[in-house]
Amino acid sequence: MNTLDKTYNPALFEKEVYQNALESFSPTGIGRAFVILMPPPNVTGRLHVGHALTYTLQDILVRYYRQSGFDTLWQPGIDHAGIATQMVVSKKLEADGVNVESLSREELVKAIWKWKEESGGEIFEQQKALGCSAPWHLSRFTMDEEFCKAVNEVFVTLYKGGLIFRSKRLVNWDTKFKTAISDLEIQTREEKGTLWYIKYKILESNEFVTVATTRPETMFGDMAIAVHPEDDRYRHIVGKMASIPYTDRIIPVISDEHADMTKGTGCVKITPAHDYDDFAVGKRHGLDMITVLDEEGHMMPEYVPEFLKGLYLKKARKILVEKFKEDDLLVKEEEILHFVPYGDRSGTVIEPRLTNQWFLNAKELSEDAIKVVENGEVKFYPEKWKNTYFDWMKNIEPWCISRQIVWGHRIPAWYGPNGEIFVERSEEEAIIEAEKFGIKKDRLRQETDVLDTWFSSALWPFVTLGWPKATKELEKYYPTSTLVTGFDIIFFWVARMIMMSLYFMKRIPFQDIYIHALVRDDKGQKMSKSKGNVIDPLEMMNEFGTDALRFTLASLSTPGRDIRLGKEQIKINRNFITKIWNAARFLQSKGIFDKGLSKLIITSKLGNWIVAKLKKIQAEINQNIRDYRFDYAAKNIQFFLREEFCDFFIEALKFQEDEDIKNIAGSVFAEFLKISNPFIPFVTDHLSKVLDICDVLVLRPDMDLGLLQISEKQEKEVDDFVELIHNIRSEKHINGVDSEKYLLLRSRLDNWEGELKRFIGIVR
RNA sequence: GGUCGCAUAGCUCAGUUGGUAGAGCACUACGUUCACAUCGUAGUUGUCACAGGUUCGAGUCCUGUUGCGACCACCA
Repeated sequence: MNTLDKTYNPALFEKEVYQNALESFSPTGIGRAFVILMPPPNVTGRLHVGHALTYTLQDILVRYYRQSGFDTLWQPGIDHAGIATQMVVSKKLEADGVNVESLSREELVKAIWKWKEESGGEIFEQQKALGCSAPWHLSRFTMDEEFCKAVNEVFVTLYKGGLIFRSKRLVNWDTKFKTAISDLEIQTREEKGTLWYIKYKILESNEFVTVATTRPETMFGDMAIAVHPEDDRYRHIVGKMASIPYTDRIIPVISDEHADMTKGTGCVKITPAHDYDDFAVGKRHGLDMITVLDEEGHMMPEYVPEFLKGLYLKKARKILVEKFKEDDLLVKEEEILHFVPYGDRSGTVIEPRLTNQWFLNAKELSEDAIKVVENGEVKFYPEKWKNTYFDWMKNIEPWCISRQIVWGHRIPAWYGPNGEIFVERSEEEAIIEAEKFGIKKDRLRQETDVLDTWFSSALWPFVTLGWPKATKELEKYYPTSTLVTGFDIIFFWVARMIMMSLYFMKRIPFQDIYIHALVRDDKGQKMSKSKGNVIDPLEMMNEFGTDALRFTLASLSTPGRDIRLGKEQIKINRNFITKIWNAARFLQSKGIFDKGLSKLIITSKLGNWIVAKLKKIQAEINQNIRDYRFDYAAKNIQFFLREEFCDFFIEALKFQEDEDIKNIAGSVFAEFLKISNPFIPFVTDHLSKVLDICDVLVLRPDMDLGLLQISEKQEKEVDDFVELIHNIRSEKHINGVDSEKYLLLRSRLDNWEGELKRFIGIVR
């Protein structure tokens, strides 16, 4: 046993504590399982405060259950993060002077792998610094070989089961990354825009029909003008033809309920290839579709007048509007507020675009996924999130799972020369299938699209455990116990894991879903680089110690409420940890740990009291952790140590230094270290090692004290004594030592017999 | 437009089945007594957003209003 340093300096021991504990993070294979899937961070990720929160809460659960004798698996890993990673690496390559556009697919993929091997997964080290007690040797990467095989297996199974299909549809098109993205990857922002009222000439008449649009450049893809069937203003032109300005194309005026008499002029242009509603109208009326924007958002030549060809859509829009003005085709311009979709990664306006894509029929998968939440097999904490889940699930649309990028799982589909499609687990199998149709292997071309990153993430609960092989890990650790994550990925990830898991495993992937808060700054603002209000968890860990950050995050985790995190709060909690440190120093200075702790015997009211309080707080903390009330549990820890252990018990101890009470002090403190270890693992582990008192990682918290008999009567006596002392102090403060009441209260101390009376000194 | 949430001390927030409003920070006073001034002791601070209703009793349950936030939603 070494003497504790006078000051608490976490930097001196955190690394060592973590290294020494590493081995204990592996599942033991013995006992009931407790399993958490660590939400895999992006391979490009760097620890931000949101990560710090989610990993802290998970680590608390994992450490708690491990300590309680469960066979604990916290499954770590990282995600290949398709678009994000391709973007990061491409930028880096460009910065190094490489022309990414000129690289072949194979070259770019190779470059990204190289980057991944050299600099990917930096976040692992940061997770370790945070104290995450995960078995890192079991880490999975969504693009590792076995994972890729599993993804193919899933894709092929779903395709052959009729749940995946290829179709030419309108999708959300990102003109910056030149790929389709899913509905979820869009952020709509409200902004100012202009509504232009444009005249179309009606043929064989002198009339014009005016339509309003915010996107005039798409007019060259117009296939009709629609008016409401009951709109008397326009009844007479239904069935006539209108001409699209600057082109020789003419389009019919049709009658359709989609046209809203109260909006715009009541006439609406129908552009099926560039608008979701118009697409539906087009289908109803058997209209053709004409695409006028290319993959980068430039005007395509075929149907567009000469003066706009090849222009980027925004420029084309500007020139076109000028032209309208010149030619008196613009009736009016109106400033409006409207919602515009942006790509959440690219930040560019998303255009609906008609392309061939792969879709997953999520509707069919959603039915069971809804059921398991309805019947309580899968529970949300806080419960309100299940409404969010149902809302989305019950209105789910086909999921566009193909992406036109190179970094990801390439879709295992091969095309024959006449558009035949072979979806197989491998190229070899595709060749065999193709040959049955007389197609030679050199005529086969593999699909170039890759899968949406979330497609593979959705498989995380079972593929990490070895699926499709029937492994003993799957047997033991599936389904997992609790999923801890933020509300922002309920749709992206949680819902899809439930759907995929139910389909492939026939069982739920996890029982509980704990949805934690969003971390904001101390003024309630969302943290963002541009606002400069970002709190870097690594900096906080350096400045105040990792335990202080963890304890702060846990104690602020009130369910259903966002967290406002300021440096000040972390400092306050650092002070609390310093308090623990100093309590340890005091006990050590009393020689309490010198000969090790011996079996507990309660021989005094004071000893009975502190053990009773410890047992109570322990039971509360257990319950609170099981209820995911990390905030309560943190407050329990703080209350016990400060109010009960330090402020009364230790003070009283100073007046009753017999061996029994000293032994109780040591044992109670040791238990306290165990109980609080999941929250503040570094300082508790370090203290237990230096003082050589217990193994906080292994021993179950209640092992020593569980059987001790407590006298409630004696506990109450001490409670009364504590209260009396409080009253005496208060009276002394208000009315002074000469007041009658003070003297009266003071005289009551005489009623206390024996040992308690000896604490009289603490009244002073 | 739809859905969900939030409003309690100067600030940040607890308040689990209705039963005399709590904590931390801040502030005030005192205190360096054998762990700790990164501390201790004591103290001050409330129309529980507003208006109704249910009840013996409402911060808590119900209805409505206001303010704020989040998510979802066909860009005429």
